[in-house]
Amino acid sequence: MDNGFKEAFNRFKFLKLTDLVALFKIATLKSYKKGEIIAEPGKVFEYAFLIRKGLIRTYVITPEGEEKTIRLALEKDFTSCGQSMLFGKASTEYLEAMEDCKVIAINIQKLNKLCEDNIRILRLHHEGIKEAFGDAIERVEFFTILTPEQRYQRIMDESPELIQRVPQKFLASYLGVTTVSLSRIRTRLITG
Amino acid sequence: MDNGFKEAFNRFKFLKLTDLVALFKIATLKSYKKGEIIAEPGKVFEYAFLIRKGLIRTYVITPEGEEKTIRLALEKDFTSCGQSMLFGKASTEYLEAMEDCKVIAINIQKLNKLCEDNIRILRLHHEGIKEAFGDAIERVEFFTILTPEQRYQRIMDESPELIQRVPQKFLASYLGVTTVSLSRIRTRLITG
DNA sequence: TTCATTAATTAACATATGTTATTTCGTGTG
DNA sequence: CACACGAAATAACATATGTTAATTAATGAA
Repeated sequence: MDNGFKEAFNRFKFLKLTDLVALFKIATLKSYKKGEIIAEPGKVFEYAFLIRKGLIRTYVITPEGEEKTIRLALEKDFTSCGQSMLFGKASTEYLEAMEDCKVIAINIQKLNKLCEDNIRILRLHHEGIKEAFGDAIERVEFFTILTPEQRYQRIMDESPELIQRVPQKFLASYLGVTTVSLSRIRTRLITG
Repeated sequence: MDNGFKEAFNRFKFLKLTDLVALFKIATLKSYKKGEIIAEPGKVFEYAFLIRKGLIRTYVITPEGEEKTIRLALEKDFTSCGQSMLFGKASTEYLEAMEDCKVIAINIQKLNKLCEDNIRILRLHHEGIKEAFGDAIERVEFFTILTPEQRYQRIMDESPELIQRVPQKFLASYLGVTTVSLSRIRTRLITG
């Protein structure tokens, strides 16, 4: 058992060795090439990912045919399709590897099964959901409180990596603006 | 034991009678008058609310001194301060009763204590968090995908109650616009 | 290296929103 | 019932964004 599997769960101190073994049995290491589509709407997505390397974009396509980036997840983040992860329903979102990726993929159905009679694994699941939920709340405030320009500045301050690693095309809708507007925001911030 | 306490947890079929008793012991019924401030930034908020009657608004005050409505929760919804609920930290948000309210208030610290060795109560907690998380994901998509006008239409279609019960002053920032802009959106939708 | 393709920038114009101020409306209180 | 207060609507203007199109820059494949 390794490949960084153990380190990935190190911070959950309450897990016993037997729990790690149980988790190991329902987990697989998966790799995706840059550009690969990992999940798509209409299908139940079976996995929760813990990203070991790379960057995964969640997006939807609107009725008007526009791609909108909903989430961006990188190393150490959990990610999945919301509806599948939470309620076992068909996804409404796409997942796409923005870089070559390596992830620990945990089968959600099997995880839920384990959670039925293993309170520590349920607690692990619970902690993971709480972290992702916290991010979602912050993101709601991000949209409610900040202007597009302030949003870009916040990303520059708090997740500068994203600006390096994510093409502006995708960052734009992540900030809730068009690519043209993002480009203008950038020149405005540079020139003063 | 009553006052709608039991009905409130009816839908969680996996709970035993002893669990309901344990929950009852850490829960209190609270009432708030319209306009009352229930929680504020800087203080750890101790409760998770299950709303039995009324409407609770979550808001923040920006550095510019503007009030921004982050969430609106009504009957059957869970609500609390995100940071306190999830991580036991000081709140960053205000909670305010928009109407006279009756809630079941569960002490978070005691709930977490119960969750340590009662897997069914942890599961209840887990389900509650998942529901709220699902709402947060939808709300992120709401902002990412829709224009302000489309957002108002979505509220009209999916939560018309909110339009009846929440003054436009508060709805505006909930939609991410000013009161003036919301007023214009309304006349635009009425006249065509 | 060259070429083709996509991404990003810039430009020009239309439009929605923000801002400030004024007016109208509605509510609740005395 | 009248009045005062806050909410909502309206107006006028400034500004940021959206849209479409053209240009430049960057990227990847042959």
